Amino acid sequence: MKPADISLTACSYTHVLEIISNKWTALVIYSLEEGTIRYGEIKKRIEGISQKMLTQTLRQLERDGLVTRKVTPSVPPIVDYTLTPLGKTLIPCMKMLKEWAAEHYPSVQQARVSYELSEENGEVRQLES
Amino acid sequence: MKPADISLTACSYTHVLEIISNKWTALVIYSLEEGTIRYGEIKKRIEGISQKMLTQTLRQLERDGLVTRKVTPSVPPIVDYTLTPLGKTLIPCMKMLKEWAAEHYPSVQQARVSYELSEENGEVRQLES
DNA sequence: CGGGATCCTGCATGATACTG
DNA sequence: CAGTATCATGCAGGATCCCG
Repeated sequence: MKPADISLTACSYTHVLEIISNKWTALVIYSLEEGTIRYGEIKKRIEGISQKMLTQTLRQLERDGLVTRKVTPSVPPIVDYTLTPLGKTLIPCMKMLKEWAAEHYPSVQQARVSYELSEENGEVRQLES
Repeated sequence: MKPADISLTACSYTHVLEIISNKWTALVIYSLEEGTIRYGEIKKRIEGISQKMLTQTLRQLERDGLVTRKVTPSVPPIVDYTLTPLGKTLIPCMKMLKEWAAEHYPSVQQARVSYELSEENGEVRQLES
């Protein structure tokens, strides 16, 4: 019985989601978990990502201090990306999300199927006195 | 040195984010943490949410088996929402995200400020041999 | 009170072409 | 190789009005 007090901009949940809830961010971090890799390597690892989205995602992560970008000015150029110490603190969180999904996502899928089924039928039947 | 193997649709990270990464979902779950409350109560608690978005978010959560909707057909009607056991399994995850934000989000904000500052100046200076 | 139905808008994402 | 630039688009999200 609290007062009205959950603010979008103030809530911590929102702050994390603001960082990792983009379509590709989580996958990019995932690809960097094991250490430093090159731009092209990331792109090869993540199925279906475009250059634009990969670059954009990496820039955001760099800007947020979660990833380090190292340019070796050769021809052709080499660009390596690494998780910063701050970035690495996200790993346990991601692992937890991963475990939750592994454990409970099947239930969610099942619930969705049931939901659609009950929609096709009469659906609203509770307490039809 | 793995092969190309991170798929958006197959990755567990994505599955959780698919559920909680909407603008309001996390806040709605948060408002339900303490137990059953009514539609109007949720709306009062979450600053700035519209009826449409609240209803839509609750429907998704219901469809995913995370929330129970109980209608008491009186005039005016009473509708209560409760986290299901499955929904409650999300709480520890959310708490972890919350803690991460509390601990590390200030660093992210700081990184953003630094990033903008270095943009205003010369920015690309690394190894300008 | 607790919605449903509609219309509108911006931003996230994507496809394509070019470059140092 | 590792991008930048431009253009196109679809859907999340918001505003508004109506209803049992």
